[in-house]
Amino acid sequence: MSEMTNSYDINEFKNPIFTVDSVLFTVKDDALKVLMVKRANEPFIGNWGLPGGFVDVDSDTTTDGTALRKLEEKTSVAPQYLEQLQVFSGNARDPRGFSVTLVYFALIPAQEVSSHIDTVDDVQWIDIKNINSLSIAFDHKVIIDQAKERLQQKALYSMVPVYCLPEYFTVGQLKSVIETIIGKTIQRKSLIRRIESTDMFETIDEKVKSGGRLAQQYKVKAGVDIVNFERNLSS
Amino acid sequence: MSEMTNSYDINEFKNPIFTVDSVLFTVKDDALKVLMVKRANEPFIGNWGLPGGFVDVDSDTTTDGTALRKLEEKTSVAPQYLEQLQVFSGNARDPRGFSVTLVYFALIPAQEVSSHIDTVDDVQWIDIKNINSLSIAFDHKVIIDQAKERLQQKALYSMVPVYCLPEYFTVGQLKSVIETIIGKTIQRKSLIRRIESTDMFETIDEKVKSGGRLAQQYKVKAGVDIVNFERNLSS
DNA sequence: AGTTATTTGTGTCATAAAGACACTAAGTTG
DNA sequence: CAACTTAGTGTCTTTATGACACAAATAACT
Repeated sequence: MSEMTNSYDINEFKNPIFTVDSVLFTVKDDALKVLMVKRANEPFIGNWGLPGGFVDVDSDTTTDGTALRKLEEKTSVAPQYLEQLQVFSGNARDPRGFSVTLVYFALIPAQEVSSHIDTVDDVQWIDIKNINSLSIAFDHKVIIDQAKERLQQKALYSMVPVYCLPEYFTVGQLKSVIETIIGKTIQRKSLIRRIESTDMFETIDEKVKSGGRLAQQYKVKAGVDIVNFERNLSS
Repeated sequence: MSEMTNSYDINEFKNPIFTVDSVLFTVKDDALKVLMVKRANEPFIGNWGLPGGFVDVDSDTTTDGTALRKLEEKTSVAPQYLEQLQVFSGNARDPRGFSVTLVYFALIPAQEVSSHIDTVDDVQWIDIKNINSLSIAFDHKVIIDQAKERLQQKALYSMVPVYCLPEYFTVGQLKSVIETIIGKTIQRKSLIRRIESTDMFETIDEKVKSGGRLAQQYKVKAGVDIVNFERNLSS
């Protein structure tokens, strides 16, 4: 059973190295991008790695707090969406010994961070398609791949992709974001049916230009949870 | 970025307490049950807790290994199915300080362990319906609830419940297991359609008694992965 | 041996949500 | 004002599941 010692002694067990990392996605210029940080220290100095770090047991109340704190250090804002992806562990993934990394999966609208990112040169949005041609630290390439698959799955049965969009958005924008995430086109009609069948969104009175007919704007209702549909989009 | 120190020093950071626990389910006597262990030590001595413990960085190669090792200590066999559920963390869930628990979610056929469990009195299958009337350690009650919900969801869009059944099983048995997991009845016909549409199972020549007409037996094909369906059962 | 109850398995129509796609609406550009 | 573009609707098709009657095979009982 867990935590079974009478008095916990930090030296009684060789503790694994425990860190929290995040895969923060956005959609920008019709491409799916991940926030990566250029490593300033060993190991893997100079390589790109995921934003993250150690838990601060004095200031963090949970590991969610750790993930948020580390992301805010790099982007200056909190992501719109944050959930646990998975733990990656092993005695071979870090040269310093057995390590455990709790990885979060997060989404944010591109324009909420772009201005801040342009001012530093060790933080960057990397196009998911270019990941394989870069030097990536640890097993972060595998981690990003897992996160991408999760995101693609979620895009088929939920509305998570809205968290890559600004407060007000149109059906066309949402359709485009979903399509760049899953790499396929979807039916506009199907998307509209879903928007209307959930109770997640409210319509905005004022419409917006889009190159043709004015488009209806939507926003996510305050305090609503993400809705899961009973079946996947497929087209 | 993660793991950023030049030379890792165990004392440089106050490390959280890290443990691995498992929620091992089975279906027995038409009820969903969880394997619980009576705690022999503080904190929560005498309460029921989930099987688990610390990583042994010398013998475990990953946290999956930790989960399996701890489960085998209690059941003497490996579960049929094992996947990560979620990390539970915080500075309030363990009286000894900030703690992180990686929880696995596992399935096993009841008869594979029952004989072993009957010989000890600190390990027991607890009916999920009785959890609330027992003294449960830490936040394990919440954890079990999350695991139950995940299992119920998975039962709607995958065949995971087969891992609660012996090698050879019938449609009737699988239907019954699914129904006790999700707490609703399902259509036999829908289940058969799913069994036949995936390539997960093979039929066994010899049929088996069941109180009426002899029933076709199935088994999971060797080396196949779990299949996910595009939509949920609902009825 | 025959009747009844029980469980297994099939046939088939209804339902619900998505796909396909034409068509209309309302803007912009030249 | 014609041509183009994007937004939104109407509606028929497709697909997997739900519902449920019915047939098949076996046990139990008289």
